Amino acid sequence: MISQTAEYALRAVVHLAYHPDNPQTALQISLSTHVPSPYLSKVLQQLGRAGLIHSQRGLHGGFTLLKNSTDVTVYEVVQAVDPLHRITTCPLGLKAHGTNLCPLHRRVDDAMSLIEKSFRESKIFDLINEPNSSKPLCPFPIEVAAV
Amino acid sequence: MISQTAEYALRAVVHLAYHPDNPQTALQISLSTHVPSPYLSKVLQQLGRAGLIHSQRGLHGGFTLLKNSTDVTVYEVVQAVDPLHRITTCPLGLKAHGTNLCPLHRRVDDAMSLIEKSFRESKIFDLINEPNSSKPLCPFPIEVAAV
DNA sequence: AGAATTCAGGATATAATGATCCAGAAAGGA
DNA sequence: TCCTTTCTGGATCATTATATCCTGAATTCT
Repeated sequence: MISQTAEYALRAVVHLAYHPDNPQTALQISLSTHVPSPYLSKVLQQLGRAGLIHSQRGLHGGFTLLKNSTDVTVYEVVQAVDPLHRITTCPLGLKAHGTNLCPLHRRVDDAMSLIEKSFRESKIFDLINEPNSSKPLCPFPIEVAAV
Repeated sequence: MISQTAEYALRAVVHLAYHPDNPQTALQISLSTHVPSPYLSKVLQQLGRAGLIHSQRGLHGGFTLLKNSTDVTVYEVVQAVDPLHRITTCPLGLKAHGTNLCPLHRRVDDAMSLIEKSFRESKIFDLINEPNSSKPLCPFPIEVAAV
């Protein structure tokens, strides 16, 4: 449904959202998100190039969210690393269909639009502040903060 | 969103739904669906093993749908070749979450459930009989029938 | 029985995704 | 300046998904 890479990116952004004021190193993020750290570095690079996070080298460096978590959506994160490709023309290349999808592709694309809508409406802030539910990434938020 | 294989399987089933009474060879299906025929053969085998289609060797053999297209859903076809894996336990393996997903995975899984619902409600029959729309696979249904 | 048709299954090739490693650049502190 | 920390980018590897090929088995027709 969503790629492994998109899942990793979401975890990383959630982790950064927990620490808006402290740059988090790739290693720290890796430990709390359970994402293999060399691969995570690549994913973080993609998020950086997409303008979602800032990176700082050197001692006390690391990654920080560029926007407040209230202004970052799941959609933006997924789109940054593994964009959802909507169907805009007939995948069979039938000219007679053109931009007017047949019922088969219409329904598949409609399904994608449901996903897109759902992801656009989910803000990272909401994920980490939902009442009466466990916190993403951390059984014990205090521990993550202490890493 | 859905894999190439699932897309191919749907095209093949739609083609078979157009020809409930005439076994269609892999080559015929390949031509009308624009799916590379050696790969299509593998996909058809999967559909056969899943019990959706019947295959017959020899002259005048080919593939036929086992059920009426009114009784086959998009969901069944996708599930046969590339099943949608719902999230049932925390992907990070956090025991504290258990089967009670955190908001992040809850939303991703909710998105999947939307897809699942949409696909369960789409019958192949409806795809090929939707009024006021182009027909799946074929700009000119009569041509496909003539292949 | 023999020839043609058609699917089944295994082996293999190619491409995309996921994952690792390392040398180098940027930054901070002593 | 030198050392440590930390990200960057390139190269490489492993795994999975996609695609092809070929031999053999089942079926039909003559």
